[in-house]
Amino acid sequence: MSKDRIFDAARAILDHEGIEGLSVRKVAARAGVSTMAMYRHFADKDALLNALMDDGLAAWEKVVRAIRAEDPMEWLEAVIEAFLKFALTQPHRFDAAFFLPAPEARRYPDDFVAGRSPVIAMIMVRIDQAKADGRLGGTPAVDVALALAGMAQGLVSMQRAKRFSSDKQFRTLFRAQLRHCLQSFS
Amino acid sequence: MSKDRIFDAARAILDHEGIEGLSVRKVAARAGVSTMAMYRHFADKDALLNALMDDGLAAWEKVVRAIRAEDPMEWLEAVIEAFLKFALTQPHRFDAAFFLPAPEARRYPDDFVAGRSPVIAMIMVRIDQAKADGRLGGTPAVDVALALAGMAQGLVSMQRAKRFSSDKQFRTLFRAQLRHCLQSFS
DNA sequence: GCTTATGAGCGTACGATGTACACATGAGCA
DNA sequence: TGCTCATGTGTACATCGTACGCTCATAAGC
Repeated sequence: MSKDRIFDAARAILDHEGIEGLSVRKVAARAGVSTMAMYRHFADKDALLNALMDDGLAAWEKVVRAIRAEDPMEWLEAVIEAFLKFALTQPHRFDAAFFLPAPEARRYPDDFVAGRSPVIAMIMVRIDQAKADGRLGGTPAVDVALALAGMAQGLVSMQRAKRFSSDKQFRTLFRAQLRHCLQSFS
Repeated sequence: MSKDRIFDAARAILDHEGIEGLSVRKVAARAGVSTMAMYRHFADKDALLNALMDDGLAAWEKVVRAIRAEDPMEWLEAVIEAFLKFALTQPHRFDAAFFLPAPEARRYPDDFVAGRSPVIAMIMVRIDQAKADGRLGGTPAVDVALALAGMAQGLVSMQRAKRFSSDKQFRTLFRAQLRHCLQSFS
């Protein structure tokens, strides 16, 4: 379908030029279609961006599902490492997934748990496993998950705002901070 | 000077309409000056935004300097509370200060310490005081400061991306997480 | 005093952007 | 044959950042 062609073009442009560089005209040209054709399939540019956000989150979920570590703590550390890799190797798709404003429909209605993404659910399962093994303390899994997600997002956000001088420095600090954050709950 | 008039107009528009709503034309109109007059005083729009970032950071520094708590741990908690208040009551100025990309000149050259903002320096002094009192463990002050800053920035970034359903929920989670983060170093 | 250089401001114009609107085309069905 | 509906097009408009060249007042150098 032509909707797919338009979306694929958008994703290609996102990957190469980032959210800033993505214009409706460029997407249409790349899809070999008129500028206004996009509006037949997406309400407006924001709707297209939301689709890219979904796509980015799906890609992230796939990455997490591919992690094979048995031990829950090892699994959690692998997720941290995967998040770092995702942010550094696919920065634009990462931006779309984690920094774009979420549409009303996918806000968290009551608290951080409800309506949460599958990835957070998986993380909470592993946290509970680790707690059952006595490797993590009594803090509710939600709070641990939020701490990890918050710290990770914060450091990446700082890196995006050019608050570090190099990727190498960022990588080192990210690993150290996340590791400490996780261990602070044990 | 007319540079000040232009800058004041920019700050007023930032406060009312946010970074998205700030256009050169609007600024000029508000300053009662032609559109191109801005370019006599700022190289381009980014230079104006950088000036707004400086202004926001200066405002934040002033807030922190006004904190009067004697006890270092109380002082640190007051900073956390002030950060939350700043983010919620002056969201656009906060955006300019903490989410705008920093120009090359003010990146952190070697590590997170060097070239750091006065506020981080003040925070590190208090952390060291708390360590001297035996209220915080042996983790270097830089790492503690980065943890606090990272967690705070991450949670605010999530709230900006509409990841929470209400300010109230955000406020509660923010306080709990930051408090835990600080205590995890003691 | 006269000339000239400098700095501030202005008006116009260009290309890019998001998108409203009216229209064309063609497939499925009555 | 005529109707509806989904899909796509082309034109047009407002808004954006900003390049370019002009005016004009003030200050410096002779």
